Amino acid sequence: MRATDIQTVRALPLFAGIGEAQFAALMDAALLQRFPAQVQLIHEGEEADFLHIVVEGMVEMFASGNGEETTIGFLAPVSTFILAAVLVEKVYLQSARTLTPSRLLMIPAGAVRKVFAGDTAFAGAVVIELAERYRDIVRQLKTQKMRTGIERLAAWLVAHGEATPDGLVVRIAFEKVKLASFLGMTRETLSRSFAALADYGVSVSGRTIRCADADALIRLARPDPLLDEHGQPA
Amino acid sequence: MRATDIQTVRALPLFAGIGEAQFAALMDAALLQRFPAQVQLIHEGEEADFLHIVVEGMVEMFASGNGEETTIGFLAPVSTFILAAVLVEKVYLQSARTLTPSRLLMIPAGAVRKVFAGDTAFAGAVVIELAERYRDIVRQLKTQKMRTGIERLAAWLVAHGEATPDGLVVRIAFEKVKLASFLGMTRETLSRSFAALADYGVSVSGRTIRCADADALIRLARPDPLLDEHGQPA
DNA sequence: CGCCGCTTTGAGTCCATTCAATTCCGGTGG
DNA sequence: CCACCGGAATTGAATGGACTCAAAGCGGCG
Repeated sequence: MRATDIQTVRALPLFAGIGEAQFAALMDAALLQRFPAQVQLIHEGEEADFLHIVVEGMVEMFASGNGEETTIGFLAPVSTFILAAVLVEKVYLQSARTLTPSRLLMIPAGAVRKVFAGDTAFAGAVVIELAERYRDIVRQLKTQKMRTGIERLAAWLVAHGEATPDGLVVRIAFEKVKLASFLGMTRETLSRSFAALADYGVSVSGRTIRCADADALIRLARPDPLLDEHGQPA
Repeated sequence: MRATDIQTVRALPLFAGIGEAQFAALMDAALLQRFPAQVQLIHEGEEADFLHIVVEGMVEMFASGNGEETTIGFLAPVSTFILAAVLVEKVYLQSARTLTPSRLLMIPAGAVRKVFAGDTAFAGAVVIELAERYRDIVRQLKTQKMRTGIERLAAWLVAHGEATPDGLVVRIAFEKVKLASFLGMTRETLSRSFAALADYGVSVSGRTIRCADADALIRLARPDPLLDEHGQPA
């Protein structure tokens, strides 16, 4: 494991205040591993054995049920995932797979729980992390129940767009069908939603979206600080 | 505050391992208050100032946005709520109101954070509580995205029914429109869904639901241990 | 007994999905 | 360099589910 990787991990809020010895204990127990794209890292229903951290690449969180699959979020470096399952020593509720070749740091669940019990600063950071994740999912649930499909798309564009001279530009880092699944619609509906947004100055070319009139989009999305702030997930 | 109330609160997993002095500190700072029905306790968007605990009565968690409202869960004694907002010192993402006359224990956010920092056992319990709540919301999101309206209703009935000689019996403790909102449908659709469940041996009389053939219902709900286990919310 | 709120039922509309077919795009091999 | 291939994305048509609007039951409470 490279020193620079350790540095980036150490810089995570989760490990910010943790003692040297405890951090070293975590890193000693941890594995750093490379995965190609499209590898399923976590199968929902299995025992949580590792706390995962995306160091490089992109990971999709999803859930499946009777043949269907729905995307719950996308993770870019550097973020942790499935912290909750590790802490309560229960099975994963979500699955995860790499979307691109990735490097993951995996810390054994037991080590996490041990350090948690012995390091107050780490315990505090874990709680903050967990609480923020909780709030992220609450936002997602609210968005799912209270906004229409087009509004969810508009909000996602606004949240992920980059301001440039000629308007908002969004680059989708994965297949559109994943975005559709995350937004809770089919790929066809997403396509039609993009078409409908043309009236609002949105043009699509491949995975790059340009929004000439960001304000119109924002108005459509009915942005809610309670829904859109932060925006850790996806 | 009555001694028996303190006992029930103390018996909560959240306070199980906490030291006497720390628990006393929390209780000293806490307020026990009665509220009539239909009182809004928490307004989303405001600063989190108290950790709330339902000691008696029933509380609805909900969220609103441009005139609409959606129910996120129902709380019966004894449960805590809005722990996450208290811990991260941010605004509430959900609102809460009493559905029936209730008694609430309210612990100032500062006291919670203080004891959290000083009592390892409490810190551990907070994390477990938080993690379980997180998992509850993940289940709710999955249910919302992966099951149809009727399936959500069937699953809710199965999860909340009581086994009796003549099948599953569910007593809805609040207005049906609240249940509809929780399940993510309109009251009309809920009514029609109940009608559709007649084919599965479900009969409705007022707020009491009887399910002659629980198995049929279970099959319809496509029960998923990952979705239905636990079932803290609602 | 009659009012009022909740619930149910009915009819019509809209939106999202499904199924099917076509187009677009990136990568490969000739 | 270009033609071809295959997966992804779009488009079209038809179906279906959920919603809105409207009106009629039902029940509780004064």
